[in-house]
Amino acid sequence: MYKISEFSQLTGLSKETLRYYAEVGLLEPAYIHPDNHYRYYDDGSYFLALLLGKLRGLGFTIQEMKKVMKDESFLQLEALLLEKRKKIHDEMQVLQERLADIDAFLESGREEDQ
Amino acid sequence: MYKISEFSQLTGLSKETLRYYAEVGLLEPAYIHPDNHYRYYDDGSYFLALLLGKLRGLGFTIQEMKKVMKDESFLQLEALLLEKRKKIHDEMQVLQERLADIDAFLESGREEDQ
DNA sequence: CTTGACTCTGTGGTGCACCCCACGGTTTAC
DNA sequence: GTAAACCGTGGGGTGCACCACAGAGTCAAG
Repeated sequence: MYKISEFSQLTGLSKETLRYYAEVGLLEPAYIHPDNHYRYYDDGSYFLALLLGKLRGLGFTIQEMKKVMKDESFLQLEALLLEKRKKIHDEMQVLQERLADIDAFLESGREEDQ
Repeated sequence: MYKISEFSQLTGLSKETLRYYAEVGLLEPAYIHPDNHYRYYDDGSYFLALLLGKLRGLGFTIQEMKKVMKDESFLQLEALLLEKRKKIHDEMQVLQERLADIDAFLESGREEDQ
C-alpha cells in the first residue's frame, strides 16, 4: 500500500491528478482510511495508473478513459483504441481541409494582386 | 450605419460574438451613440467582419485574428496565413504520431495474446 | 515530545470563445 | 400613445484537465 506521494512518483501522475482521477471516478484508491481519509494505492492501482498514463499520452480524454475502465477485463480495449484511432483520423481530415482552405484563400489573394 | 441585429444578419456573426469581438478589441463598432451606447457598424466594419468570419472558419484563434487586424493595410495577411498553415501542419504531425503510437500499442497487445 | 513532512478538504483559477439571462432603458411602427 | 421589438450592461455558465493554495489535522523520525 502506497500513500499518494509515493504512488505519484511510481506512476508519474501528479498528486493533484490522482486526486482528480479519484474525484471523477476514474481511479479510486484501493483503500481510504476511515479516520484521516488518507488515500492508499496498491499494485492493482499501479497497473491501472500506468494504463491511464499511457492513454493520456495517446490523447484520450477523461470520458474516453472512463469507457476503458468500465470494462474491467479490458476485452474492449482494442475496440476503444480503434475508436480513438478513427477520431484522430477524423480530426486530421478537418485539419487537412483547413490547410486546403488556407491555400485557396492564399491563391485568391494572389490573383487579386495581378 | 447598421445596428447590431442587422449587422449580425449581414455578417453571419451572432450579436454576442460581435459584442465579444468589440470587448476584446478585435472589431470595434464604427460609432457608439454616446447617450444609449448603441453600437453602429458601417461598410468598413462589414469588410472586416467578413474577413474575421473567414479566418474563424480557417481555425484562427482570437489572438491570431488580432495580429491580422493590427496591420490595417493587411500587407502581413499572407505571412500570417502561412504562419497558421505551419501551425496546422505541426498539429497534424502530432496527430500522426499519436496514430503511430496507438498502432504500436495495438500491435503490442496482439503479441501478448499469442 | 517536538518538528518537519505529509495529508486532507474546499475553493478558486486557468484559457478559449463564446452563450444566456435578467433587468432596465430605447426605439419604432401603428 | 402604446406595445412590441430592440438595445445596453453585468454577471454567470460552459467543457476540459487539471494546478495552486490556505487552513487544519496527522504521521514519522530522532
